[in-house]
Amino acid sequence: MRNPSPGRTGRPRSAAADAAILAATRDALVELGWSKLTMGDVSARAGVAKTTLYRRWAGKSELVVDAVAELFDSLELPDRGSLEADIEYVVLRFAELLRRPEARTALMAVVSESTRDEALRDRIRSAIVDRQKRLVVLGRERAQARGELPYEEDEFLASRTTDLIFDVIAGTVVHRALVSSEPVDELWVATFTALLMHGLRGPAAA
Amino acid sequence: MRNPSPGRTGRPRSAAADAAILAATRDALVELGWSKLTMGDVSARAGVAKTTLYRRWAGKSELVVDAVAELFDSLELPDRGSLEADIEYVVLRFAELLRRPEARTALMAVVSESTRDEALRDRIRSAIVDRQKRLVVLGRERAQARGELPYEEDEFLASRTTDLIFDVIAGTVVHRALVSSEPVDELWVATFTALLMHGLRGPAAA
DNA sequence: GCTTTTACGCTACGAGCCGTAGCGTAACTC
DNA sequence: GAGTTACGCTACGGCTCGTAGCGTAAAAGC
Repeated sequence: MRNPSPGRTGRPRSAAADAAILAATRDALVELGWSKLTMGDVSARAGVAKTTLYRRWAGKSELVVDAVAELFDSLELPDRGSLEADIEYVVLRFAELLRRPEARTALMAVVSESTRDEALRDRIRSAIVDRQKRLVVLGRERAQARGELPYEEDEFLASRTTDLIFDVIAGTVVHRALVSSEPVDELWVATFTALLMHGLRGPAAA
Repeated sequence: MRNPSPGRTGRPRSAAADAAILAATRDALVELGWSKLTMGDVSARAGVAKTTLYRRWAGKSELVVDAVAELFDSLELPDRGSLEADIEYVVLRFAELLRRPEARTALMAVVSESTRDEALRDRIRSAIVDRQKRLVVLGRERAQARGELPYEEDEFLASRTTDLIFDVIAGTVVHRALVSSEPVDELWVATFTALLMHGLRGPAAA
């Protein structure tokens, strides 16, 4: 989805077409999965010419990243009163998202494609990863305000910690749900959260 | 890779062909990546007819799972003297494996395919996941013998804990390496291991 | 109004891969 | 030897790819 500079002449791109294409992409992911999804199929579902898709997206990967990114944007982190509750909440929400077939099949596929495509890697980072990292930052700030976690002076160290927490939470949940294919239920979440809480507070105690 | 019952009549399958095909598959993954790898290309590289591939593997996914599983089997866990050192060692080794292009591109791709294919899920589980879980079991037993971790009476709880540790380690490292695409260097590993150590010993301290 | 510019829909195309069928030959068991 | 299974090879219809070409639609500037 390239953004043609908005102060331009000529016929503008149809925003309705964008929405229809992304929705059609998600529908196709649900019905066909990543590997059987084709550009032609999506264009037909969206009621749009195939050439229009190629005018906006370089290929399947880019299209799917944008279609799935909209799903992940729905994640929120209301204040549940404690760090523990906040973590449990976001893990359950994330797992819920990963139960949706379009998210399951697409997420790993685009990550796989991105291993050989730096532009795609950047797109995933800006469209999905970095946007979700905000949840970790928010949860951490709240916990620090509550006195549950220590403030970290060094900004560099703080950002490293944020990245670590993000990778631990997102990575563990994805692995549990998609690789081990075991349920992310409340019991598991409680155990995982307990481990994480001890891990985060451990250094403070030392 | 179907195993025709070994006490059978007729011409046996060529073991050399198997090895050549799996090696050719890994070569093709390095050069082409998952999405551009084709069965025809692999058969040509292996010096084998395309039909032979289809006689042994149902498709690309199954073939690649077997080809990559051999890579993961190379992971070992020598006794480094402490739980901490054992964890750091295996994490670094695992990350090293994930730096290989054939592993990077294939692992996520087959997981993605497996979200719509239960047979493939089982194949991944038995060929890769379950086999690597042995490392966690081994490391845990050693740590318990050293007195670093408590023995868990309940067998059911013990297996839950094993699964959790496995998901945390494998998931976090994969996420760091492939999604965040940040280096898994010694500094990061030390920080991650510290978090994990506190997480594992936390409940014991309580 | 008119021109310019860009987006859109449609058709058609060569190229590549898919997965299978058919057939003759090779290798092993009894 | 006979029976059985694996292999190599060729050929095929069917699908998807990504692009080119062309006429039309919708905006901005005059």
